[in-house]
Amino acid sequence: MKYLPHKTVERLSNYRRALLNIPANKTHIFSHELASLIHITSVQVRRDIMLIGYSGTHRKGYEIGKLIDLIGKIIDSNEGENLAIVGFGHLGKAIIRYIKSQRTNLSLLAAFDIHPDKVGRSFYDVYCYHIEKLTKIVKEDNITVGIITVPAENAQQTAKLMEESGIKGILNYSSKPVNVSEDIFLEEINLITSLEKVAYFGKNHD
Amino acid sequence: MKYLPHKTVERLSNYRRALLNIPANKTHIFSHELASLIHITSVQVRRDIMLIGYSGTHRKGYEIGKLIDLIGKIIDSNEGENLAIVGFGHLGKAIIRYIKSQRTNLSLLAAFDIHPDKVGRSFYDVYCYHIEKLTKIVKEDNITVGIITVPAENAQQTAKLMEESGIKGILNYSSKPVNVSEDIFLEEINLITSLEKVAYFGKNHD
DNA sequence: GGGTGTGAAGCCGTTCACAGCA
DNA sequence: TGCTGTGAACGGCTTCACACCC
Repeated sequence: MKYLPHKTVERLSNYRRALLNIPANKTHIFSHELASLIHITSVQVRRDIMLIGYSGTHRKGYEIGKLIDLIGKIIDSNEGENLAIVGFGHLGKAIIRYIKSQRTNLSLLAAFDIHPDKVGRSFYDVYCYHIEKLTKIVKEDNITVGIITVPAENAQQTAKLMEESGIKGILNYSSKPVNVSEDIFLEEINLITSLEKVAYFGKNHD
Repeated sequence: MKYLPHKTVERLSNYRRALLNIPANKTHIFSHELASLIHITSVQVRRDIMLIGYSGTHRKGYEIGKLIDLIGKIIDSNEGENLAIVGFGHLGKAIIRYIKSQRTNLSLLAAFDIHPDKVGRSFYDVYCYHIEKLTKIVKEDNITVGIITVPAENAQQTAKLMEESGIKGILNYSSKPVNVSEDIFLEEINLITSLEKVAYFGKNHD
């Protein structure tokens, strides 16, 4: 299948999370209902659903269970993807809890850190290994996505290590951008950027 | 001044962070240099700088200090903005450390939580008050931006409280979208969304 | 009437291509 | 020559407008 637009993929993720929170006794949902759950328009919902090749039934809307399954197949492959996180500090733990407390097909299999007081501990059943074990575990467990939450000064070497281990996608939460091969999908996220954006648009917001 | 495009504002934030990391003995920077620091094109840098009405000098590029100051004036107002964070857990602390360890004109003045074992503690000089003090402190300290890092089930009431306190912009990191008045600039961020996006685009990435 | 599905139009942001300048 | 500044073209995403269906 051809790649879907970036924005559509993001919304599909949001749709699924919203759908998973709907009580089981409700089986169908209208595009405008789903839209209002995540603050967008119903046309946009219908477009996205059209793009993934699903059809709703007239008068009843979309079948919630089917939609959840289909989105899962698209964004996590059929079998899900395996993740690893490097950096077992506050941000790392926040992300671990975030992942572990929401249903998703993604499996967070391991955490890594370099500090002796973190290595060997667990958080939400995720065990923290020494960083030198990364390559071995990534290969053995078929981990395809890596999350970086280490301090800025260690970000580049962490990314390099992930790249050498064969990871396919990297999410960098450290405060410094990293360079990796073109073959890897890289997403840079900086918490300050969103904050400054809100500060800017909050001023004199119409 | 007219609002700048969303994407430009995000990049301005990134430019400034990159510029602040440049050694003081380097006074000028070319558009292609700045571009490569954050993985974008030089044309885009020049466009953005054009939009904020700054001009570089030929053959020498842009004056780093001036550019930093100008970006600061635009995204944080002249005097900066004051922030508060609600939720003193791992994510809250991660954000506090993030803000406190990077130069920005934003001042994080207070944290809030409802749990007795968190109230009264400090982290990076940010004191955690009981949530019931929020309205009073927001008004007294002229806090304009609020960050939500509470569990999903408390997100909506937190947003409502912020709205009633007169906050202008809200950044919601809880895993559930909130509803607020149209007058408030709201940014919803879900860590799972970025992760699923990387999982999707990491697969078969060209 | 109240929903879905979708071609076409519109909008926004990026990139091209090149003028202008030191 | 090597950079900045920018009109114009392009491309991707969103919205309009409406056909269709129960």
